[in-house]
Amino acid sequence: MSSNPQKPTMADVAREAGVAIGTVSRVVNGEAVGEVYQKKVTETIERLGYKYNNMGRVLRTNQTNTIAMIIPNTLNPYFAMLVHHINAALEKRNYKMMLCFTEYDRQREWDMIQMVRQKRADGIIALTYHPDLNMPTDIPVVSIDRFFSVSIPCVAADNFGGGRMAAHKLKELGCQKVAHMRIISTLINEPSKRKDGFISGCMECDMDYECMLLHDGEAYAKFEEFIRANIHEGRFAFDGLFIGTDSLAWRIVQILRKLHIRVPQDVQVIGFDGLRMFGDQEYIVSSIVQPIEDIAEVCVETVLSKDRSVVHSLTTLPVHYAKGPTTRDIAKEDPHASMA
Amino acid sequence: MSSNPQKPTMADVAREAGVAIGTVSRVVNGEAVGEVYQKKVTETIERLGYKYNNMGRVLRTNQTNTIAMIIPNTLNPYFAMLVHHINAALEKRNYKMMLCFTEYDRQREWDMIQMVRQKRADGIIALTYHPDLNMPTDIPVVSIDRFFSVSIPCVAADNFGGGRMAAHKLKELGCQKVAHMRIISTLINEPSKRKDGFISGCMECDMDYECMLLHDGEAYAKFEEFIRANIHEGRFAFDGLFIGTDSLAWRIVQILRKLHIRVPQDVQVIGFDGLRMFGDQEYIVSSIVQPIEDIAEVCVETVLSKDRSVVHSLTTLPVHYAKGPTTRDIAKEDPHASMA
DNA sequence: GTTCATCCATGAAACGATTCATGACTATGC
DNA sequence: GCATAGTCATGAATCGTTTCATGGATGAAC
Repeated sequence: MSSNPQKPTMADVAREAGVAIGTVSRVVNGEAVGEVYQKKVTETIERLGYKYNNMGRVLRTNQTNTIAMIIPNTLNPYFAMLVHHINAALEKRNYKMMLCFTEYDRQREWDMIQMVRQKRADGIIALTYHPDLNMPTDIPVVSIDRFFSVSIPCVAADNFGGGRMAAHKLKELGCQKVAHMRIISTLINEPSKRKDGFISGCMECDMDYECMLLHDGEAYAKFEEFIRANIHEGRFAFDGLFIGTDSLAWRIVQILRKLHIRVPQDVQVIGFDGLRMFGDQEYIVSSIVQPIEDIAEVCVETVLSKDRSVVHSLTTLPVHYAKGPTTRDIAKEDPHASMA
Repeated sequence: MSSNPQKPTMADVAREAGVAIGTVSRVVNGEAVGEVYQKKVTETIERLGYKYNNMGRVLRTNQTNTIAMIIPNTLNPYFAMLVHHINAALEKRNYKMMLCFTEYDRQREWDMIQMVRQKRADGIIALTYHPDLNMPTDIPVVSIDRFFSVSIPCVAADNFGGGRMAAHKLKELGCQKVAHMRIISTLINEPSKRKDGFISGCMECDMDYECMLLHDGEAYAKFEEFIRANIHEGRFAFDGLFIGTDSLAWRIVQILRKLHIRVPQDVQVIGFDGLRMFGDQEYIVSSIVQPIEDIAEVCVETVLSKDRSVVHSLTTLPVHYAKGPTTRDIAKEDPHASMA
C-alpha cells in the first residue's frame, strides 16, 4: 500500500471513493447528498485524513471570510479590549480577524489597506490616525473614532455626551474650578468632541474651566509644568480635572502624587475610556467608560452588512461613569495606607 | 473608453501591454525583465490600477507568508506584549501574523491548529494550556512556555532561574519567612519550574518558606483566607512573598492592602512577568522580568527556520529583577501619600 | 407502457497567480 | 557566413477548490 506522500486533495478523495469531485465538494460543504455517497465520501475523507485547502476555495469564491482590523497596537488596553470584542463578534458570525498593527505609522496604515486590496480580507475595520489618509470606497470599510465622509461609516462612543457627563460629575463631587487636559494630533476626530462636551457641561454647571490641548512630544513636561505653576502654598488651584484618556489620566495622577496633591481629597480626576487592570479588575482611574463591546458589535455588523444603503454614516453609542480607586475615600478606611 | 468594471488581472495587464502573462508576473515579482517590457508593463499596471491577488499566488506556491499565533487573548498585558513583539519580528522578515484567540478553550485551541492545516498559515507559534492537546508534527510549530516533546521546539524564560532569583532578592531585602503563591492547572509547563527555583533559592539562603499552589476557581478566596489566617495582632507572619505571576501579585497586593498590611514596609512582594502600565510605564509590582522581546525573536527565528535539524527543543532565556512602585519607600518621600 | 417531473451525481470550466520547457533572437568567435 | 552559446519572452499547464450545465435514474400520474 503505497500511500501518497502529498496532502490529499478533493480529487484524491473523489477517486478513492469512486465519486465525482463535485460530490466531495458538497459533502465537505454540508450540502445535501445521497446517503450512500455521503457515507462513502465521509469514510474516505477520514481514511485519507483529508483537510480542505482554504486557498482553493477563496480563489474560486472570492470570499475570504476574514475582516482586517487596522489598529496602532495592542499595548494600550483600550485597543486590546477593542480587538478582543471585535474578534468575538466576528467569531460569532464565523469570520476570522486579521490584525494589522500600524504603530501610528502612516506608511503602515496605507500598506495594511493595500493588503486588503490583494484579497486577503473582505472588509476593513480601521482605527487610524494619519491626517491625510484616504480610505478606499470600493471595499467595505468601517472607521472607529474618526469620520472620513458620509460614504464611510464611522462608529464611536458619545464623546460629546461623555465630556458633558464628566463636567456634571465633577460638579456633583463638589468641584468649582476645573480643567481639561488632552493630547491631540493635527487630526480632528470624534474624541475631539470630548472637549466641546466638557465645555458645554461646565457652562451648564456654572463652573470655571480651563482647557489644555497639547500636541504629543512635550505634552507630559508641559502638563507637569502647568500643574506645578498652579500650586500655591501646597494647594492646587483646581479641584477637578477631566483628562482626555485614562492613559493620560493615570500619568497625571502620578505627577500629582509626586507633587503631594492627593487624589481624590485635593483634586478629583476623571479620565475617559474605562480602562481596568487586566481588563476585568478595578478601573485604573475614575472614568467615562466607553461601551467597547457595543462599539465592536456595531462595527462588525456594519462591515458585514451586504446592504450598504441601510448603513449609518455616524453611529454614536452611550457612555457611562465609573468610579476608580482614586475616588474611594481611602484615608477613612485605612489611615496608614501606603501607595501600592 | 469602456473600462472593465472587474478588477484587472495579470492576463488583462498582459493583453493591454501586449506582452505575455509570464512577463507581467516577473515584473510584479521584481525579477529581471528587458527594459522595454519592464516599462510597458509598469505603465499598464499603473494605468489599469492593477493589484495582484494574493490568493492566486498562495494557491500556486503553497506559501502564505503568514504565521499563526495561538494565544488565549490579549487582555493580559503579558500576552499583549508577546503578540506585539512577535508581530514586529515577523514583519521584519516580511511575514504576516494571523492571530488566533483561544480564551483558554480546548476546542478553540484545536480549531486554530486545524486552520493552519487548511493552509491559512505556514507555521504556528502557540501558547496553549489544554493538557491533552497534541501538536501536529507535519507543520512547523513552536511552543511558548510549554514543552510537548523533543520534536516540538519550546521557548521560555528561565523560570527556574527566575524563581531562584526571587528567593535571593527577598533575602537581600531582609526577609526571613517567605511564601510562594501560584495558580496552577493540571498542566505541567515551564512556569511550573518557578516554584522549584524558588525552593532551591530559599534553601540556599536558609529561609523558611511555604508554597501554596492552587487550582483556578477558589484560588483567590483561598489565598485571602490564608493571608487572614496568618495575621496575628495586626502583624503578618510572612515578610516576603513570591507570587507566580504579576497579575496574581497585583491582586494579592490589593488583598494585603485591604487587610492593612503595608507593601513593602510590612511585606515584600515579588511577582513574575514584568508587566508595566501601558507596556512602557511603571512596573505594576516588583517582578522577575521576562525577556519577551528575545522570546519573540527566538520563536520567529525557529518557526521560520527551514532547517529543522538545527533547532533546539528547549530554549530558555535569562530573566532579570525590576523594582515596582511597591518597593519604593513612599512613606519617606511622602508621608501623606494616599492611595491612587 | 409512456410521459413528465424531480432529484442528484457528474465532471469540465473557472478563479488568478507561478513555473518551466520551448524557441526566437542576439552576440560572439572562427 | 556559419556555428554556438547565451538571453529572455512566450504561453500552456498547474495549484485546489466551487459552480453549473448536463443527463441518468427514479417515481408518479395517466
